[in-house]
Amino acid sequence: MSSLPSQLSARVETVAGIDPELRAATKPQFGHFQSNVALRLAKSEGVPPRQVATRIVAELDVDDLCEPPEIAGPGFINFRLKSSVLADFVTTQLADPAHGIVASATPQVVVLDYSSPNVAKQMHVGHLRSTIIGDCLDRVLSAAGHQVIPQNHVGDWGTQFGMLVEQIIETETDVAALTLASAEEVYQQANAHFKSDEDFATRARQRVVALQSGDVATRAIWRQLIDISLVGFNEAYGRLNVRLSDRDLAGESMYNDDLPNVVTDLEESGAAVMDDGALCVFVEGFNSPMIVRKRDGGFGYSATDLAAIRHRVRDLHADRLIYVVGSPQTFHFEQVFAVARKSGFLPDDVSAEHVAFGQILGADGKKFSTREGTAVTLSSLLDAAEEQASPPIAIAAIKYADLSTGLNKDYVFDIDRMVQTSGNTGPYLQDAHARMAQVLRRAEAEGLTTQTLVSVLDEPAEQTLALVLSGYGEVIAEVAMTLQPHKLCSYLYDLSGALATFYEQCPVLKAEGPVRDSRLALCLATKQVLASGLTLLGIEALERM
RNA sequence: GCCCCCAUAGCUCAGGGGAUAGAGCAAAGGUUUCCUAAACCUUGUGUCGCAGGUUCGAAUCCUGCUGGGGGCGCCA
Repeated sequence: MSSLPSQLSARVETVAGIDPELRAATKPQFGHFQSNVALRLAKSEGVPPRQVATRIVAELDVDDLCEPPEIAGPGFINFRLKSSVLADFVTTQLADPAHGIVASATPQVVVLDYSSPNVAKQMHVGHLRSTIIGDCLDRVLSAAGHQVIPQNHVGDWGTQFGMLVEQIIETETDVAALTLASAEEVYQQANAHFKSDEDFATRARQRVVALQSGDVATRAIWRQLIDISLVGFNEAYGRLNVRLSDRDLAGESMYNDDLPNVVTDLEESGAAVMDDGALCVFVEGFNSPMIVRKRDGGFGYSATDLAAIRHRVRDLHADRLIYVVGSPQTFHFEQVFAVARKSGFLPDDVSAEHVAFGQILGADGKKFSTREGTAVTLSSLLDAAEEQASPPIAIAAIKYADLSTGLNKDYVFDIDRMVQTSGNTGPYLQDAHARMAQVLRRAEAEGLTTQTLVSVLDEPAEQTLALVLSGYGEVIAEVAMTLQPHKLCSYLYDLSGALATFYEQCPVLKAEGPVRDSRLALCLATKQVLASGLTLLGIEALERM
């Protein structure tokens, strides 16, 4: 079912000739939707805006959808939907298993790269954002009808494993007995050892070569480090109610054997050249080259990312590549995408987007650092939150605090703010849902049958609630396109606000006859949309608080 | 040196050409014989960083500044 504003918009466009840029009305007295189309046409037509508006309104045929449009201010056209139209729409929405979400007419294969923690390091607050945002996008894109292939690009390869394995061997550490937390301690020791002891550093570098060449003993320790790390990661995913699992793993090491092939492709196409001993790709517009292979023969992470793109396009048949990675990597991804285009790994009909998010900063406004031990681990954050509320509510608080803000800004990590339960928060939305559940439980206890028909919308609060409900499908489509979860948060908060007013002004169970039935149906529709939206945010919709 | 992001109420943030710039928090007051008070209602708050420009119209677009953060060939 196409949305009400899009139906209306199409009607206006046939008369006006241009997109009316229909917007939600900024004030209740301006109706439900407003258009500035007359203002924009006035100049080219050489006629005063209000006169243009008058002509458009006269020619417009929207009687079946709206009350007679009104011309206001300098020449705005204001539209108010008929309450019967809204009622019918919400009735249809109530019966729709998708609650008004419209599956995309052009479903895509979306490869979604997110979370990507590093092996032998605990997840810290910095990984929270990628994991939560990625999980939300996974859910939203799937709901919008796309086939999402999550890729957890875990950091399981690279030079740090040389010193890590070397440290384990030299200290005769029992790897099997390590947990993710204790493995991280070994990592920190190895890092310090690497800096302070030149001989150790040399042995660590040799160990990298051993790892890459497939030395059995080295690989065995490396593999064990991965396994204990995965236990820790999965525990965190479980607590966060994130859908990632082992089948989504696509770590850096997966591309290792493919790197020489990528290099061959790059060399044969002439994209890559040797410069100062390193294999580089120079791309116009970038003041530094992308290093594919380092002077010492090792591959940089750009090579891995190129191999990943090639794999995702060629083998996974992606139409859209999405990377949920922090904004410090912006330059890197611009360059990788440019190189991938240039070298043919990334065809023009496959889009590639970096969903860049701001960093989480410490209370001092500075970046957290794992090395200096100032990072708050993800598990300690969850522990702290769960001291203040039960797990589903604590998780809701944390996720919503993160998702409800625009992606591009850094934010200061403030646990007290994150676990707030009043105002524009996750728990508030859960509460709104639980209150609807309560009303419906009471209705059932009183022997009232489930209502499926929204028939009466006489009260302004009823109309407003129905209007907001009817906009759900559009919001989901917008988030699927723009990849901005905070718009879904804003929507659900608006919906809860409309619900609060309705709940205050319109008795449900104390009403009678068709009014009560209609309000019960409205409650059920609201509950369903809240539940759907919360689920897409990765937040549990609770029946009781 | 070059590039990117950010600057809106006391605080945290929405709004990204269109009507009188909005929320939450904090502050003050009120609401419970009434469908859950993790709720609801009321009250006050602005040099939209600064200066030009484009436009009928700029918080929004352009240019230049200022301030903060990030990035820029061998860490990933």
